Amino acid sequence: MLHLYDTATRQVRELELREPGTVSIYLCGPTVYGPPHLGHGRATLVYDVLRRYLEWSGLSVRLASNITDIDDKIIDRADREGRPWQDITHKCETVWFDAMGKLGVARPTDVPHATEYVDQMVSMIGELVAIDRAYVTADGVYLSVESVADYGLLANQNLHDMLEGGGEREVFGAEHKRHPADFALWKLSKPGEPSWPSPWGDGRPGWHSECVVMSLDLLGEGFDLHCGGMDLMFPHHENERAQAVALGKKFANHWMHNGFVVDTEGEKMSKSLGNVANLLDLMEHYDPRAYRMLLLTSHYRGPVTVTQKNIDDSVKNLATLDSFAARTAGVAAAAADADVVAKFRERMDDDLDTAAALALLFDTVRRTNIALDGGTDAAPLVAAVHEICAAVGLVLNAGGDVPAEAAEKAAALDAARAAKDFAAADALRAELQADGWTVETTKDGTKLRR
RNA sequence: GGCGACGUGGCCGAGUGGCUGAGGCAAAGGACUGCAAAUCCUUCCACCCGGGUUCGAUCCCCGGCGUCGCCUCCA
Repeated sequence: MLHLYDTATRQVRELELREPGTVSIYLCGPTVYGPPHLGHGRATLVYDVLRRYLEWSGLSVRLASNITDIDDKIIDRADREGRPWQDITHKCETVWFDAMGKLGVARPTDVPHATEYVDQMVSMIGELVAIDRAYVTADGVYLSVESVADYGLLANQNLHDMLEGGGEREVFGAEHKRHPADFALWKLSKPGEPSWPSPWGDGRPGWHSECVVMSLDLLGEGFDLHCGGMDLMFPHHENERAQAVALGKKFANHWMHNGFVVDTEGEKMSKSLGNVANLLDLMEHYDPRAYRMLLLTSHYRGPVTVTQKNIDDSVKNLATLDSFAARTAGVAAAAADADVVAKFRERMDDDLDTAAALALLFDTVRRTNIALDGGTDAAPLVAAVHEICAAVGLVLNAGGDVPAEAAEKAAALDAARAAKDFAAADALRAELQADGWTVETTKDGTKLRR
C-alpha cells in the first residue's frame, strides 16, 4: 500500500483508508482570476499522477477539487476592468479546464464552487459563533485560534513563535481582532461588492471557510487525504483544519503538499514577484506531455526548475517512448512482466518515487528493445511498459494514422531503395521530414510517425 | 526572530553506512544501415567545507558557508 509523507506527523506513513477500496481526496483548486501558471500545472499534475496510480492499483478514487469563484482578487480585477466578476470567473474556469485537459489531467470527480456553498458556510460559521469559537467584529466574523489546542500543527510552529519576528507585516483587521492570528470566516461587504446575506450582515465567506465546508460536505469527516501546494500549508490548510477541530469534527487523516516551481535562481514563482511563467505559453510551444515527463523525473516534494533545457530533455525522453510505442504497436497483448510491475509498485508506494519509477521504465524499454532485436518474446515487457505509462498518465504516441499521400511517398521510398536509386530515396525522405514526419527506414519498410 | 528545505558529474536529477553512486540529456567511439533514423554496446563517473561517531560516511551527529521557502496574496 502507498506510503506518503504526512505533513501533520512529519513522517512517511501508510495512507490509511477510511473505507477499504476507496480513497477520498480533497485538493485545493484555483482561485479563478487569471490564467494558470506553471505552479498550478505542477500541482494538478502531481495529484493526477497520484490519482491515476491509485486507480491503476485498483482503488476507487473520489477526488474533490474546488473552484474558488469569490475572492478579493476576483473583485479587484472586476473593478479594474469594469466587468461583472462572474464574467471573469466563468472565463477563467473554462481556460483552466481546457489547460488541464491538454495536460492530460483528468477532471476531478467533484468540482464544487465556493459560491454554491455560501449557505452552508454561513451555517458553519454560525455554529462556531454559537459555541464561542468565533466572534463578530465590526468588519466580519473571526475564528479564535487560541481556542484550538493544536493550532500550528501543520505549520509546525506554535502560536507564540509564529508571531515572533516575521518582518514588518500588516495584520489585517488588527483593530478588531482578539489575537493577531485570528482569521476571517466572514467578511462584511462594502457597497457595490458581491455579497450574500448572513446573520452578521451581507458579506462573503473567507477563503479558509470555503474549503473546509466543501471538503466535509462532499467527502465527510475523517476523509483520507488533503493536498495542495506547500504554500497552502500555512495558513490555508492550518486554518481549514482549525475550523473543523473547533467544531469537534475529524478532518483529513493525511496531509500531502507538493513543492514549488522555481526560477533558474531557485526562487519560487510567485504572483507577487511577477516572474510567473504561464502554463498556456508552455503548452503552446511544447508537447504538453513534456511537463508531466519533467515532473515525473523529480520528487513531488522537491523544487522543480522549468527551463528550456529541461523541457527539451523531456521532449527527447518522450520521443524515445513514442518510438518504442511505434515499434511495439504490433506486439500481441500479454500479461505484464510481474517482476517489473512489482518493482514499479514498490517505488511508487515509497512516497511516490516517480524518478525511480521512470528509471525502471527506461530500463524496461531498453530490455524490451534488446529482446526484440534478439527475436525473443518481448510481449510481457511491452505490456509492463504500457502498464507503467498508464499508471502515471503518460500517453504514448505510436504514430497514428498516416494519410494516403504520405503512405504513397513511403512506398515510393521503399521502391527506390529496392532499386538502389538512393538519390530518389533520399529526396523522398527529405520531403517527408519537411512535412514533419519522423522517418525510420527499416528492413520491414519505411515507418512514419509524428 | 521562529519553523523548514536544499547543496551529487558538462546539464537535469535519484539514492545508499562499505566492491559507493539510478535514470535521462549532452559528448566521444563502436555495431547495424547504401546513408540516415531507430536500436544496442562501450566510454566519459560527481556526492559544498570543517570537525565528530565508526573498522569504514556522500549518506548519521555537530559546526560553518551558500541558496531557497513559510511565518495571514499564492499550487
